[in-house]
Amino acid sequence: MTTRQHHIADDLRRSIESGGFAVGERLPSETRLAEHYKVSVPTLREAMSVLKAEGLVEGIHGRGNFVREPHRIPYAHGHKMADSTLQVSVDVRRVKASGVLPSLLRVPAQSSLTEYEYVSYLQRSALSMARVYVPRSVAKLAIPKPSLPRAGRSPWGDDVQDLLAAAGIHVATTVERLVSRLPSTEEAQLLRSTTPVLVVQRTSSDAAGRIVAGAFVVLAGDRTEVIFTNHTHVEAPRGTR
Amino acid sequence: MTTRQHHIADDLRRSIESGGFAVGERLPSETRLAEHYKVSVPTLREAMSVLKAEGLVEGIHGRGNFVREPHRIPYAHGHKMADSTLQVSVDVRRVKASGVLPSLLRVPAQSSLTEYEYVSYLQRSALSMARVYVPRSVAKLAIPKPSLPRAGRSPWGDDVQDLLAAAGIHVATTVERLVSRLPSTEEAQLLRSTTPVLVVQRTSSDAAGRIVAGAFVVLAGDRTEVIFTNHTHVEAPRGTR
DNA sequence: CAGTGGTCTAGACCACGAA
DNA sequence: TCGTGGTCTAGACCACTGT
Repeated sequence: MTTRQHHIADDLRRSIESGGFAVGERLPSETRLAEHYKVSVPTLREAMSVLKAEGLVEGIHGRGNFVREPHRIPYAHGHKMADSTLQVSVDVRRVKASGVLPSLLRVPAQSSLTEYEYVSYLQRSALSMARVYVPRSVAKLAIPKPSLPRAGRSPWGDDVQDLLAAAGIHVATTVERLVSRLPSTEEAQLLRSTTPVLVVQRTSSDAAGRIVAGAFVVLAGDRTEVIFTNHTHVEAPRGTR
Repeated sequence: MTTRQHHIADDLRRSIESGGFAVGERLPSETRLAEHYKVSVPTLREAMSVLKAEGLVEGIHGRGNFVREPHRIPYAHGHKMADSTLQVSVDVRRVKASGVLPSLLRVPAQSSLTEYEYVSYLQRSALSMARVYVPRSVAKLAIPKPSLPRAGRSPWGDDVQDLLAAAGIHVATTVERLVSRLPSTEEAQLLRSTTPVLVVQRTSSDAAGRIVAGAFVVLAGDRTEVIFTNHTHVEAPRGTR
């Protein structure tokens, strides 16, 4: 009942987790593994893509497939990042609202926005791309010159919230909507991976309910996890909750 | 620079979104589409799987590929579900902690747990599977007899939280950790889809920091979205936040 | 039964990385 | 230059659906 690709993926996963292959070690080439399991190369590649999506294996074009520690960088908007091994670049520009942006930000089409584009890198491959938008009707934020990748900055565009706060605009509510999809060609090139991506659509409102910022974040699904923390406000326990 | 599969996916997406194909309509068979685009059938299927992961297309084995309204059922733990078209089954049993459960719930291996298994169905195919665990050292919840699929119940196991509250145990903090991966064979059969799944690992603690429940939720990535709302507690605006 | 998508085969060619 | 993974071809066979 189980397919060959999953049978192979399960077998390789067991080999890796039981220590048959060390972290950082190169797996046998796909051709060799296909011979070993007596399947065709495309079938073996399907099995490999299961392990890649789990973060257990990293494929490097031209070099091989490598066993990976399945550590994932946590995406948690508004929380300070502990990880400072990420290089983050920023690019800022003025754009006109189009596509889904007018409905995301509840502004008229073609209205002026400030766009912040963050790209984070882990070694040579990108880990995330975040585009944060602030309507210029909300705040006419300054547009500094773009900065090269550097460490210690939030990869998710959290500093836009700080800029807004400095301008006297305080975010009261943030709603995040998350889906999974396959990467576009451009995303696959940047992330150096064709595993599924996590896409976060984020809208921030002030206490009056006005949308003051919106964002799209694309995360490499094999190297990131999304963390949400919810503190239930517990009053005195009553009969109904 | 763009691959054939993405070129075809982009073209089909345009056709669908511009109204060339109506919602609910069957697309031409993969063989016919492959002829039309002058590519092999496997390549066309790659393009189709991009649209399936986006929720724009639903493939039904033996019938064809159908255009879908990309509506997604929102997963939002603790919020009342508006959608009552979902049929939800529950199964309850006692299990021993093994695998990752001891570390998830911070209990010794082999300790007793109550397991609640929720499966939600939309038509014939499953949409989600949730397994909720409560250590019996926290609460010795009754084990009622399993119930057949019925509507109006939370698919994510929210009623376990109500059961705990009724037993005097109040959840103060819930942390959700979300990743994306490819489905196992069993999951693919239940969900009738091989598109990526969203996996939520959830832990709930009381005010004392004791873990009172944990859960794993598997969501069909093409038909669900995860929604998280965060209310920033805004006091009087000060210099630093 | 015929037609459909799901899985698999056995190759080909290209892009990339290291020597 | 050579070995690697990434993309693609042109089929095959099976499982599922409706008639």
